[in-house]
Amino acid sequence: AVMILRSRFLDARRKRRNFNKQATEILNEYFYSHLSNPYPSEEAKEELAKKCGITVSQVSNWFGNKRIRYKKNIGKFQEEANIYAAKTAVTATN
Amino acid sequence: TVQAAGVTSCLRPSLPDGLPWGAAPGRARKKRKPYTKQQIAELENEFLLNEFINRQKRKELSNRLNLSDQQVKIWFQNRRMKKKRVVLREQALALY
DNA sequence: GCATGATAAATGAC
DNA sequence: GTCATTTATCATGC
Repeated sequence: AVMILRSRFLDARRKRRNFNKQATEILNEYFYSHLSNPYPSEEAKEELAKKCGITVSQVSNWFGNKRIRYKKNIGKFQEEANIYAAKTAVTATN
Repeated sequence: TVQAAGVTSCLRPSLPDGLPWGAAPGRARKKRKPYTKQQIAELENEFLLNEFINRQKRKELSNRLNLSDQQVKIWFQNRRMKKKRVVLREQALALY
């Protein structure tokens, strides 16, 4: 009985917060600029985590969810893909 | 820093036919099926006794819980990973 | 009511 | 064995 209460306290799902817009921007920029291989290295994860103000595990979670949900319904993310693709294309030309 | 000409034309959002990264699994993956509370309760109970289970107990436990021998093995592996995850979180939390 | 982040089964690399 | 994943499910935000 006590165990179940403590386990629920340790379950982060019960206190999840959405990431701020800036963090999501950074993650999406990386994802769509590496769409052919959206698997950031451990070093890249640490850098993303630092820039986003989240943990490395949260970065891994985000990419895991993003990959599966993107693959499952590419059409739904098409508009978003074009936005970030254009954004990174601009930076690439400069 | 801003607008570059003819950007939209040279993009690569296509992915026309095949999936890029997660393409071809040979056989279909077994669908994930959550265990019952009783199954988890007994598994957790055994995990308290020893985090590493031997073949003997694994077999009798899988028999009793109506799970395959490998399912029990995998459960203990995942459970050890979960423990590590929780410990690291508590440590990070303890820094403040 | 779905979007989103985290967790629970299941696979595979090493 | 660990450990980064994939996938479905859970719990919450809004």
